[in-house]
Amino acid sequence: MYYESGNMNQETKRALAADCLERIGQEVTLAGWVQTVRAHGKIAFFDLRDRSGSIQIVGVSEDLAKVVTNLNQQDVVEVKGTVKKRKDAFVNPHTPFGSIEIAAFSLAILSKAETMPFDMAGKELVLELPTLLDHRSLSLRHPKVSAIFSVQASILEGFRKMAEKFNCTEIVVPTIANIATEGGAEVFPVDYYGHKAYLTQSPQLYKQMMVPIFERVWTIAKAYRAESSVTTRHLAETTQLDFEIGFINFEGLLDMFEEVAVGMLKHAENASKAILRSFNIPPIGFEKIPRFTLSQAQVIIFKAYKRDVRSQKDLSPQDEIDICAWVRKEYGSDLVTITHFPTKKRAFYTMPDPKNPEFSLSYDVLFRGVEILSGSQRIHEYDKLVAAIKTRGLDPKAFDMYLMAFRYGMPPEGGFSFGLERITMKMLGLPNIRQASLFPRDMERVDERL
RNA sequence: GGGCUCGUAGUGAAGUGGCCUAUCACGUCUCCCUGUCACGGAGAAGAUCGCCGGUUCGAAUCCGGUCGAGCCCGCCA
Repeated sequence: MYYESGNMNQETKRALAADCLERIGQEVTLAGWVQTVRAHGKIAFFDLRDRSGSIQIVGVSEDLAKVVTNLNQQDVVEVKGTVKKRKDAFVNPHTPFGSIEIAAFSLAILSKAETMPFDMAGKELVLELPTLLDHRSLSLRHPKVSAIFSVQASILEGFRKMAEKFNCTEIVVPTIANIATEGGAEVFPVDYYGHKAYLTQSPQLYKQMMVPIFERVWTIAKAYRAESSVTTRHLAETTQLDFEIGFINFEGLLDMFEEVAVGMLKHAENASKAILRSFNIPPIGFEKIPRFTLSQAQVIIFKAYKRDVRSQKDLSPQDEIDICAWVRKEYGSDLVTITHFPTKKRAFYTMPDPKNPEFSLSYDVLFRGVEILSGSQRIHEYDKLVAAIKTRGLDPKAFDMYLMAFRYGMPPEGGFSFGLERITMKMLGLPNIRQASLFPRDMERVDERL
């Protein structure tokens, strides 16, 4: 009864809620979780949730109605019954399988659930963030919560499709390294067999080393930042979607990542239409993505919002919100590319602009007010790279294996990296990035409050 | 690291010196209900108002401390 394929006959095969639309009049065996019970004495209904959705089960005999009435939310049950088309007056147009229901003739409890610590029945799961996260294994059972991760899966799928389109090879990189830092960020130290090691801040150095081997690589990697930072858009552990491309220049990179971003988001949006509608999210604006240098963006903010940020070395959170709102209004795009950040503000491997080395061939993509991608043309010449490392007060000896790749023939190259949780958050209009991570790690949380 | 705000039944909220013996909704329990779909109806249980101390005739409410939480700024390959 637990097999959905193979040589079993129809009666013993488990059907999913979504299968039933095409099996009207047939007997089926369903299995899943009790979502809500609506009992009326001699007739009782409940919604059964499986991975395809929820479907109404009706128990009409007095015995069955009694069994249904006594079900708890989240009990795991197996139902045998007949798929019935509902009479017109009983159709529920607000749910995907609302035109049918299962008239049960037997019901078995496979696993009993204790009383839930909160109410699962509503259309929304109304919980404070700490409650939501402290009960993650339960709160995720709510369709509105699990939907977030369906969308996340579709983003990942879209990203992989674009990696395939650009002929990139997937690589897997370590998250423990001997290099303490590649930029200004705080790192997590690890006691590594008595030696000091660190959790990586990005797959950056490893993916660059792979360019002379595969030319084009991609990876989905965990990145760790130990910043003393508590905001709605920062996590201590994030998921990065990375490309690194050989034989490419700055303009080529700009074209490529914009195509990847649009392709990925379009795929995710198409795959998640119903969910985005239930979150009241308007379609993503995909007009041609405008490109501005940091300085240009700062002038726009000054002119449009009367805030003078022209001497700043980066965009503040408010700047990001403002420039995105302006671009949306003027260009109809939810995405905007910002280039040429100060060289000093970027990691050592970022190539300075030959025309003005104070600024770099770097870029961020902002999506609905938040940075979701960052990248750059890299320094591919060994001597310049060593000099850049020294300028940052770092020791080239610690980068020996990395530098080796550059000493023995590194083509011009560059790459970029998306933040998965941030994309998820902005696609769904979530107020806090923690909602976009299954098990978020932040300053106070490793599954439970510390 | 700095600032602002908030801790009240299992959950989410109201109450901000006396009307509080603390209100509401959902959930839970008992009973009724053959068409509900966030079902409905009748009833019940469940809170020493985060903790410690103070002010006051009187504190959920004001003050101090403490613990916890949320948000903003800074920091942030």
